[in-house]
Amino acid sequence: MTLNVLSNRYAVAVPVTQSDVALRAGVSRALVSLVFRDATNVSDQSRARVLLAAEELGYRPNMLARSLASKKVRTIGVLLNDITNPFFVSMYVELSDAAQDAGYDVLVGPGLRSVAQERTLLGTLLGHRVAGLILISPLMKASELNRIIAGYPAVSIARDMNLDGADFVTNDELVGARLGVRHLVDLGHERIVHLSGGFSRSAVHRKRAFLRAMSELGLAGSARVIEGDFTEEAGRSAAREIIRCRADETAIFASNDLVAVGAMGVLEASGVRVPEDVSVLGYDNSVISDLQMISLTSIEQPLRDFGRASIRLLLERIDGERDTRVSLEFEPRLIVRRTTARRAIR
Amino acid sequence: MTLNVLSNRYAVAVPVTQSDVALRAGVSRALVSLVFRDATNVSDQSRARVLLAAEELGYRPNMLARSLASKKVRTIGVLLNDITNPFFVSMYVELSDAAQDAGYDVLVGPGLRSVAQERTLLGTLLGHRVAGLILISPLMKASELNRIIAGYPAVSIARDMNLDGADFVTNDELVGARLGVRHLVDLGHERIVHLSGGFSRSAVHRKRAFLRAMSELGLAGSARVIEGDFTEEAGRSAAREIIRCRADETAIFASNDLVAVGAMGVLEASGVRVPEDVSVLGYDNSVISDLQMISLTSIEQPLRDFGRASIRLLLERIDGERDTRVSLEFEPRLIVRRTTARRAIR
DNA sequence: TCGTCTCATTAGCGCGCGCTAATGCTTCGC
DNA sequence: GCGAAGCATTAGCGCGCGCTAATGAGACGA
Repeated sequence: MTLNVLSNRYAVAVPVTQSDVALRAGVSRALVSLVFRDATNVSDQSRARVLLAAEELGYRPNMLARSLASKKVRTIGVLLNDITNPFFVSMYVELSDAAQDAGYDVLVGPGLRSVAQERTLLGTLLGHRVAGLILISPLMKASELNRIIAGYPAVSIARDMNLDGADFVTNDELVGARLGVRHLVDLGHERIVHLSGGFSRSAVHRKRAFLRAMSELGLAGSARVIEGDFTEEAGRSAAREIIRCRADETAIFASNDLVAVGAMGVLEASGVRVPEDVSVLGYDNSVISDLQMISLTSIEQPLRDFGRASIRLLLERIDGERDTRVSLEFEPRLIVRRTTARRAIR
Repeated sequence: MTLNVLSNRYAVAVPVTQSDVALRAGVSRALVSLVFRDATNVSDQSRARVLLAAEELGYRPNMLARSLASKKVRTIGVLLNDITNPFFVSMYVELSDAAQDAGYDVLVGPGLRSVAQERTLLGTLLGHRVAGLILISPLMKASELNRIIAGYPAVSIARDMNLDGADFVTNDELVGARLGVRHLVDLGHERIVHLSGGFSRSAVHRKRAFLRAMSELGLAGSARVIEGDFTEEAGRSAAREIIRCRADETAIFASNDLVAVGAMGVLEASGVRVPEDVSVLGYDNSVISDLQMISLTSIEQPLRDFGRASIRLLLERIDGERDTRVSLEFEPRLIVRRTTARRAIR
């Protein structure tokens, strides 16, 4: 590490208030307030003088004071658990974009899969009196969460819990599973193994959806599940298991892209070709699935829709336009790439 | 899209203030304030009664009012441009983590590589009177940026511009280039092509560092540069170029991992084996380089150090402990994986 | 010239909390 | 029993701005 001292001049920011602007413009403070609130009943002349003075002084309305006085906060709090998951981060990007369009700032509480931390973060967000909360895959028990966010406008994403205070946005797992299973079956596969994401709610839902989609096609008997979690290592481990016991499955339906990629890595290293010997299907359509070297067929979760819809639902509640609790399910899409192919006759 | 109405009960949050707590605890409002500021001179009995009342009412100090009154804001603003770059996002994660440890919240201004948007976001952050600014790879002209952030504590990451008001944190490009070049040369490579990230400052720096590292080893004559940008497509395009003109380079030093992966995809699709026929080296050591299917040798930028150092520098300035401008350069590390190998004799 | 009507402008309170000088209450020593 | 000393508590102003009732200034007709 190298440290260089570049100079020793530091200006200090001078806080400029409405009073300063009023003084310079030769009007009352309240008039400055009116101008910055775009109120009517201000002569063009006065308005111009105020704006000029503000520009000259570098004045910016103090959001803190404004929120305090108006009792309206233009900030949305996002609880993001966990931040190391690229899928959730992409979600956040969309959310932030949508919020910005609606004229709201976003205050993030980025967590690392710890309930205790989640508690702290929620406290911070509520301390800021955010206008509403977006909860991305929260870990906390529903009862506690309900108590904490009681009365706050809130939307929960990717976790369908009993939050009596929150609306809910997710993707339709059953549709996703059907898309994937049907695609594989259309390619001639029958024996399909699901690499489960473990015992979190979303993982369990995805697994159930897979099993149901299989049995809908009369393939309940040839469906198999290997438990794991949502990591690449879980995919690798599952692939080793598959190879070790000479499984006769010809297709893999992974619970997310990372798991799929992990499995592919081990398979190819062991001489099992994808998709010639075995087809692999991911979930999420995350950035890695689109890399040419990976080119993973995947189920796309409509992140953009999630983001837009969440903000919209939240604003409806913030503005009091709706007093019913609502859940939205978006349909995922199949993105076919190069890891799935017709089953080889062997 | 499916919409379900789940219920029609919505509680409304009742804002609880210090006065409410004071009333319930049977004390004055100021005493409640003292308790929540951990002041001395409060009897244990009073403290307990206040805390109990607060708990019962679900009171939380209002950060807005607190910041306004104390003139101290415990929020740091982060200008993040651009948010679609995973490298910058990882940086943000580290920053956010470090800030949290220091007891600060983080307000993000997530940009999409637009100067106009950057202006707006900075305005928002300053409107919130954040205690300090972290600028991740800002696009704006130095002169304008200087004017806007004048007097504000600020740290710039990954852009070594003339910001007289900001400290500066980056990785030592020359060290990184030397690590990469020396690694390849040690493996017997001499003719090395650099896939440049284009004409942004950091890309130009990286290119220059590459050329300098080459000439230090007496290989100036066998160094080549293909211009591009920081995307996967740029890597693909460069690889096509390399194949088309039957280039005799045996190693590729890409300006980042995404570019490297793009190049590898095209090379392998064209029958050029990595690393048997050509070695490929990335930069950043981002998540994708560690995927087993990719396993890209890369130069690791010490993100964690970046994050910690940035926050530390910023706090030093916020707390007025330092009035000199400072720049920090961290040394990157070489992470050897499977895309680089000894040059084949052909 | 005077009163009325209209509209731009202002005075002043409130938002929730930080902070300090002043107040009230104990306790103690002599 | 009295004053001093030590603490716990309170009253009250200020932070920067939103908001409304009240004020002032013109414009107009009679």
